[in-house]
Amino acid sequence: MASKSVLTPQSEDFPRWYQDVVAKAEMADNGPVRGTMVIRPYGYAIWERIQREIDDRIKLAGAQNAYFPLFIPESYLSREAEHVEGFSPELAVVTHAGGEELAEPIVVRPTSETVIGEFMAKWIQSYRDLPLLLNQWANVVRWELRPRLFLRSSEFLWQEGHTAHASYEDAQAYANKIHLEVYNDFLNEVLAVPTFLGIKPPRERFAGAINTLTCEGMMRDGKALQLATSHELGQNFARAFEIYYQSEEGQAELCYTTSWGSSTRLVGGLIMAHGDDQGLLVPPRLAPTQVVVIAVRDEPEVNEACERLQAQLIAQGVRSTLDRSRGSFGRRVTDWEIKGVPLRVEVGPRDLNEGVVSVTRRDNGEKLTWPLAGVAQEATKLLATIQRDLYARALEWRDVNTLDVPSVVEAIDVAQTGFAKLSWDLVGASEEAQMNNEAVTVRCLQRADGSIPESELENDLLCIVAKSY
RNA sequence: CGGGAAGUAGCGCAGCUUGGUUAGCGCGCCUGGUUUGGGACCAGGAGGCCGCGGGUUCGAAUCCCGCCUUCCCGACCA
Repeated sequence: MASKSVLTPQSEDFPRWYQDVVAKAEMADNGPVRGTMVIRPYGYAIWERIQREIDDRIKLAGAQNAYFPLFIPESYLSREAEHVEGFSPELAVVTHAGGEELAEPIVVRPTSETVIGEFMAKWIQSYRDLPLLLNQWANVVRWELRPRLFLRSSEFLWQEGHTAHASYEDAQAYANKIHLEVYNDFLNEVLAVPTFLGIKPPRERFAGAINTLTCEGMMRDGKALQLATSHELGQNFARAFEIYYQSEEGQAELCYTTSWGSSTRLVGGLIMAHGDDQGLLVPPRLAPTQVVVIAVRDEPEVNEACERLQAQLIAQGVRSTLDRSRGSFGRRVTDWEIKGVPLRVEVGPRDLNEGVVSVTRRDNGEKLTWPLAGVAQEATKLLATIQRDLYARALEWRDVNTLDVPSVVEAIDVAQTGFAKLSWDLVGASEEAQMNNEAVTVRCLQRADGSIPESELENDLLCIVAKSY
């Protein structure tokens, strides 16, 4: 029964474990160019589920999808000083095309504030055109010095929202809405990852933003992962791209813009937030396959029973895969465990004689026996339970590994294995440098009650510091 | 981009120090058979520009130089 583990244990070498999971669960491969990534069907199926859930929420928040070009004139980037300064080190620039050197180099988009700003300026005439709420699903390129599959690749897939508003308050409220109703809701309810919500300290802000909201998650090794961010851009980009509108009073007014994004990094977050030594562990609400039905024997009665069962599951709205492959039973089981499918239903002659199926939970290994007739209903119920349990387990892990500390020195110590929470007043420029020397960074700022401050200048703020991906 | 390690079959590795016949092993893969309720077994088989380029040499997986890629630790970042 105790089979030799097919993955490097987390406790032995976490980064190695991560790579093993990515490879053995058939999620992704490295591309031929450094830092590029081939997303394999199973990894892409998970990404499609993420897309679907986030896209639904974005649309509920009122934004519409559009598509802007991959190529951006280099001159656009330079129009916003901080923006170009922040992004120029990681730009890929096209200098030749059509067999000739280009008059103006073309940048491969690292993000689309600039092109979209240009078109917002064109499309917005009156206050009646506001707010303008856009989103696009696209690939972007940021030349990375230290790539890692899903977490940091030179090309990655993401969603970037861009909005324009008539007032500062409107823009701020919308960035906040996306932060809570799109990202945090998705992360908590679907990805089953508890988050710390807060604002970034000035040095961690998006290049060109006046404020950045972040969702920070804790991975199984105690490191932090920034899962999604929403930026208030103030009037910085509106000024650079002349995004004006005519007010009710007939005055020309500058817009306030926001942008917000989440990427294929979420797949990396999924792996590291829930995975164990047996492999990936996908929360039921996210899982492309929620239930795998395994035909224990390749016999007509078994196959027919499996097909009927799967039809019932699908009719019940359960995403289900039927595994009728040959080969040893143990091997098939292990393969599905590595892929993290939440529930495994085994159907064999012995079960059929008794009119039951054998069920195993991926998250805790618990084995159950269900009457064949009630599988679809039971599965639906149990999937909901697993979803809750995964969140609870992640929340407990996070809370146990998040400690209040009274000093920067202790914060650095705690951040070796988890998160440290301390007074933001204790962190001046030299203290932040001291932490950064130890690879510890300020992940976010919060109020004492955990709520989100409007600015880093509020009194009595706390900061959460950690090592991060 | 700096410091370290490494690239030999799909994956994991040995061989390299001390250059010398047909470059090995485990897993996986293919064929046939026996199996099948937790990574099965037997027999047979396929699969290698030994990362790429150059050099030394009668002869290079092995020695030298350059480059590329991967991993770890930093700086940069979703």
